[in-house]
Amino acid sequence: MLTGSRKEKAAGTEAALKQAAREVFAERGYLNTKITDITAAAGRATGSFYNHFAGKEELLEALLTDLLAEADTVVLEDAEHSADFSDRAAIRWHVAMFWRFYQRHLPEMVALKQASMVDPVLGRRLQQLMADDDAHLVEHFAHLPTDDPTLHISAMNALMEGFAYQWLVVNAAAGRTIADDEAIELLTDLLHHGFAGS
Amino acid sequence: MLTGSRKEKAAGTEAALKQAAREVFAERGYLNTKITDITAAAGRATGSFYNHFAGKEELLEALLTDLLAEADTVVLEDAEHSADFSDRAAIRWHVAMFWRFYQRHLPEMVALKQASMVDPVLGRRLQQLMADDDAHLVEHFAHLPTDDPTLHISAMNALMEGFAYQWLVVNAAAGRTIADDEAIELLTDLLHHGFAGS
DNA sequence: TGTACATCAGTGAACGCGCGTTCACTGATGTAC
DNA sequence: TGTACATCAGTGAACGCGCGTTCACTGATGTAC
Repeated sequence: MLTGSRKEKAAGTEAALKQAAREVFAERGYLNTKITDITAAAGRATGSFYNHFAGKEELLEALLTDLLAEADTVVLEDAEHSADFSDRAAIRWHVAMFWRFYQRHLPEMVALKQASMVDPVLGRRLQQLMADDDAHLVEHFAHLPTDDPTLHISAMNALMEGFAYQWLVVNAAAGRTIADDEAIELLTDLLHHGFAGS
Repeated sequence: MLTGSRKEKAAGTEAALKQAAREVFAERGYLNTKITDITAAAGRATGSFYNHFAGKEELLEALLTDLLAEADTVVLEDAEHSADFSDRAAIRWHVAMFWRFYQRHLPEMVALKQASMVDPVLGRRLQQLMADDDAHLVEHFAHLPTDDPTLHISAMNALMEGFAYQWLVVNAAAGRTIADDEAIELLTDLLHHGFAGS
């Protein structure tokens, strides 16, 4: 081929580094991961890393970009859901979406959580991204007796994220698992009745 | 005085280091804190630190010990509360206890969270401590229609901890605050109705 | 009570390890003519 | 098509910074007699 062979090689290495990073992030966490851990897992030399990323954080940003792109497409193609949170099915749909997304992107979720605890700048950027998402949720509370939906959204996020982290990361690492349906049903019940009665 | 002057001086320095650590942990987090940050905040020389602690983690363990001691006394002296979680007041009491404890020990809470994300050994120890606490909560669910209280306890912890972290740490750092009563009422309502309807 | 010595808390400069980052080099791919 | 040169992805040893940790020293407190 005329052009592409070199670019393809570079793209392949970059993809390998990202995939290796996901694996090693999942294994020992973002903060405990050294550059050489990533390159070793990717089967490349140390110096190769810097042909593609300025540092570990820039690689994380690249993973975040991929994440957001996927999140957008997922939400769009699966958008036929009720927007009324007094409807149990509407809540369940959101919970299930979150749960499966968290599962699918466990390495990124853990990495972003760790990174944002240490880097205030990244932390604020993520907060901003979440705030945009939350804005879409406000209308879901139109049929519910609440004066400030943002507080409920904040509680909903805290519950889902904390529960997912506890079971998919902490407990899973100790061999304690939970069935997906059980988790989704529990969270749905809690939020459905909790919101309705407030 | 005969003896004590030297011991008192040492005890004073140790206390100063612990207090300085709390301040600087709250300010920039546990993982971002260097030993010299702590000694500088305490107004001592660098080397003095190692007269009292083998390292940053051992200092954190000392703070944890203090924390657990206080937690025990608080629970004991304030123990006249209903153990029935179908009673709204019983839930509110637990939520309020947690909320205020988290506020009072913000530096330790943040430090322990950060440290346990990076150090699996400490993480498991904390899980064990929490499990002991959770055992006391199981009986609270006797009057509620639930087959597995531990799941509900896990969800309750995820919600309270996540919500407290979001508002008392993340949002507070950005100048967004929440009134204590508002937080406690919201969490109580959510759990009260959420548990009752499950 | 006084003197000589021992012990200890505190000091801060210096050391050294770990790891992020660089850079001269290699071999392969692309380009010019 | 062939040759000479340019460009680029990849390599890994070496460099150097940051920070945890040490250690010889000081001055003060405790002990022995």
